[in-house]
Amino acid sequence: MKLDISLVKKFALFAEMADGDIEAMLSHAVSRRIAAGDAVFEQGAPATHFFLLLNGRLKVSQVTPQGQQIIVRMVNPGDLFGIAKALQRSDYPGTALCVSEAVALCWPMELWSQMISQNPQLAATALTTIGQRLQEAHTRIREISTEEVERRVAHAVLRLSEQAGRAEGAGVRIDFPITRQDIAEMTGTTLHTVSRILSAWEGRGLVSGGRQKLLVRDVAGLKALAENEKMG
Amino acid sequence: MKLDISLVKKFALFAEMADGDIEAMLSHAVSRRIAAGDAVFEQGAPATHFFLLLNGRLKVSQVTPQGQQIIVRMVNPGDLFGIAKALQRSDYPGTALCVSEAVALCWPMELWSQMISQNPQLAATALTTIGQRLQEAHTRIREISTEEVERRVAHAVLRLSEQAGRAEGAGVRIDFPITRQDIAEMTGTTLHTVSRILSAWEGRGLVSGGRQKLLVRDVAGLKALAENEKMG
DNA sequence: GGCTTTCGTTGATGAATCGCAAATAAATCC
DNA sequence: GGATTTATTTGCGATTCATCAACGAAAGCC
Repeated sequence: MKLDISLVKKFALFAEMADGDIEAMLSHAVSRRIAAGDAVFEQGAPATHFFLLLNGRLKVSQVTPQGQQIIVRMVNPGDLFGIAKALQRSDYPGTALCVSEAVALCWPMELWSQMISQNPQLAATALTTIGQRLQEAHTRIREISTEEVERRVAHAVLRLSEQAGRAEGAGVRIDFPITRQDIAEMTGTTLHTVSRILSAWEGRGLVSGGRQKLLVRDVAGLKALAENEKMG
Repeated sequence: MKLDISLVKKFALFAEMADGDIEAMLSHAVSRRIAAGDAVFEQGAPATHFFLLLNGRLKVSQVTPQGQQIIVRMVNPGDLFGIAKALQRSDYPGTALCVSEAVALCWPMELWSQMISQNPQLAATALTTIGQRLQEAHTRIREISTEEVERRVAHAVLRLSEQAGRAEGAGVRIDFPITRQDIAEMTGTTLHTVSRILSAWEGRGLVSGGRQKLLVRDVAGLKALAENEKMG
């Protein structure tokens, strides 16, 4: 793929950057196509590159020493990922798996420090990126610690519909294949419980499901369920 | 208190910094003494300052819309805190409460951007600080999602003993007043459950308790409990 | 020193949700 | 198109843990 400034300027990282700086960054980048199901990098592997997702979706997961898996986050177009250096790590802390056909820009990790110091905008973006992830992580901790499963699932589904939703009829379709197991790993529960909850919601007309599919039919209803202490 | 380079150089933030830069930073700083029980800042208040803890301990907590409280983290000497600007926030996301007599350096938040851009070492420290917090947050998410309560409490207590432990006899004393409720808010459970768990541990000689006191008597035993899938 | 407040312990009960098992259904592979 | 794999649904029993309740003990306050 040809790397073109006009093509990438819509992404937050580049939006505020001077054209010269963008060109400098792009000149070191390689674009890479990733097929659904492929891993961009694996947990524990030496961190050789950092990335910017141009389109498609990835999920970043970790496996615990006991072999259980959790989904750390979804990566959406425009997101930096694999920036292990910013966390002062030499290996990737998680595995990045492509869930829908993606294209990413790749830079060798050696360039990270250099680019950071030469490019204040990149440094600022990296800092805010990580800052936002930290806040999301705290939100998640708060939810897992204090809310019961149904509300956690509601929050997770709403978040998905905001970050990766496409309008469909009166509702919002989650724009990539997602399993009950995925949702379970995002909310700290089991696929069985997620399945039961979604079934119940489907009965109430809040969502409609399908294999690896999810359509939120009643966003307001789900929000009420997520926010309100107890529904009447 | 007189601000002196030799006094602060032991802290990670200043360790790698040139003397001139340290002086420049200190020249804008005010040191502040905080009594146990006082709040340095409160959740939702406009973020007017950022801080470096010189000594003492703080706990940062958040209250949920439903009024439940969680402890986001403990602040130890040498830690930056209240750096809302780095998270692109104009208010403090949590409340910082002093648990043992503390001294902190304070800078007006307006200086943040300026100091960051003039001082690459501060930028780097801020980035790694937040990066480490992010990793801790992910660890916590993993634990709450996949582990049962007793092991989460074990991990939390071990972490406390590492970060704020003082050798005492064969064991490690947590060096500040801590309640069962605090531990519950760090692990996403209730004070009742924590109390039961600590009582059981005390019976097995792993810890010994007391009002707002905690002594880990058998670090290795606790570690085994925290790590192993199931004990024999 | 007595009173009040905060903190801790422990038992009993029940609800949330996990784990297991078995059946169904959709997609994929030759 | 049948066989296989991967997802999903659902019932039921087991278990963990929160909740309610009551009491005991330590620390702070006049």
